Amino acid sequence: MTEATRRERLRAETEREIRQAARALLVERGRDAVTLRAIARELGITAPALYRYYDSHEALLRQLCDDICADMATELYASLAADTSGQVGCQVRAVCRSFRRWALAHPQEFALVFASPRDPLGADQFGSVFLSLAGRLIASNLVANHADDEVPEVLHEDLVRFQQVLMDAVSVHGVTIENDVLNLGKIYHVVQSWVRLYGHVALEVFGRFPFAVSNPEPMFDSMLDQMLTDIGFQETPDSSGG
Amino acid sequence: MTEATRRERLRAETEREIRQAARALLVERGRDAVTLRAIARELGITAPALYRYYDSHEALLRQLCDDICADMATELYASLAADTSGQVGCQVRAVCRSFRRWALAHPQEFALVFASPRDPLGADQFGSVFLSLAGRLIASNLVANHADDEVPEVLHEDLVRFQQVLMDAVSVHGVTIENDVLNLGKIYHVVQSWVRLYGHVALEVFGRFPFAVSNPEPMFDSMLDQMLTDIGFQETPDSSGG
DNA sequence: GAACTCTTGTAAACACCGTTCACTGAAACC
DNA sequence: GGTTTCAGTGAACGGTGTTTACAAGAGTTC
Repeated sequence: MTEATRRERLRAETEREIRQAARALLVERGRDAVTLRAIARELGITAPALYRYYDSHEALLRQLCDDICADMATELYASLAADTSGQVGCQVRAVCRSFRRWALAHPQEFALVFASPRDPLGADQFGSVFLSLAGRLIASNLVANHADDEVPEVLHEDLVRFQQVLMDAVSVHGVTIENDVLNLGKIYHVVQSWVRLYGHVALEVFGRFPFAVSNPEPMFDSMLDQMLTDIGFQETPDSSGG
Repeated sequence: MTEATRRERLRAETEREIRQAARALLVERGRDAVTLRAIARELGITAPALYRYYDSHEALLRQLCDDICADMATELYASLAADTSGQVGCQVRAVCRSFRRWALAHPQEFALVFASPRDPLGADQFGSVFLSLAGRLIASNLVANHADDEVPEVLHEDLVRFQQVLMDAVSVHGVTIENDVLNLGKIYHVVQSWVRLYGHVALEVFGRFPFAVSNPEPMFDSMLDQMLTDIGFQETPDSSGG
């Protein structure tokens, strides 16, 4: 079973500790505190030893981003699994609320992953839960049919590309969608929903609303309701008839 | 006229050069390059001399934020002044487009000011142009009357506070608004517009759309149209009948 | 104009940072 | 047992923010 040699086991363990220490430093003392020397100090080794595991400080930060994305995805999936209603609308609400809660609880991680002018993000981890959920939402046929010609033609090319991304994301979970169900109008509304979800969460995390918000949660819920309404979602939010 | 003594003039000049050097470093080489020693090197002085002007590196960064906000506000006001249509709808579009253009042209500045988990921003500079424009938009009576009871009651307290902020922002420009014109429904929609504007711009600057967008500009314009429609704006976008 | 204070700069030092390099010693392999 | 592989060390280099003691010019007072 344990094909791993002693040395390999130790190496894996050390790498785990490095990631853990880096994460703790980010959470507790901010991005600038994630320092090779601080990590090494935490492990009781010297800084150059870390170069046996990562090419550079930057590479380590990239790994940290991936870890954060993976953890966030796990949390979002958990909140999805915890929803027993079977109603897509409830699932969408659950995941969006979970995203907001995660971002507020992990502002440093959120800033690093979602608000850095860096490389376009190893999105493999990040998007999958959103994408598959968005795909399922659309496939559920509970979304109103938005005519394609509502969407400006210049956007078609990009939206078709996103359509493919969505279909790939869903097909990973064994579901296939007919092309005509996933029309451009719906896809456009999914993008607009992401704009609003991200916008609200980022503004709240960074405190950039134009006034002091004492009750952000109901404001978020209200935005969520409006979002689902605008997307043409036809499920009754509170009834259990499904 | 020049009450300033020679020493005061020199000091002011040096401070100007410090800010200028800091700004150039941020733009050309990123946040982490804005270093006391690098700034000093640029001015041909030594790093400790900067402590005669700023208490710390962090204080200098704060000043930098303020400068950025002021410059951005200048640019937004310029684009507002450049609009000769006299139509509020065109002005809103002009300012929103200007905000997007500025953010894309100054990603480092945008990240520093709008996407840092820091203190709540010396918003004096930042918001004023948005706020006064939002106030005027509402006061123009071109926005549909949204009934107050559309807005969940838990939000009323916060929105009333924002109402006051808006009225203050507009009154600085010598305009006063009757209380009933600036109703909570409208105010709520202004907040939602900021969510969408900020969301789109930040996603574009940080490259966090869930797919590669080759044509972001028409997507932004489309979002802007939708935003103005949702806010109940009743001015025809292209006619000049006013 | 001399004596004085205030201000703006300096150089040296401290502790920290990322990174490189020559090295050691133990694990793994043949 | 001899050899190779490799995680770790210590010293070093140039960079950072910050503090300290000190110099020298600007402005002020007599």
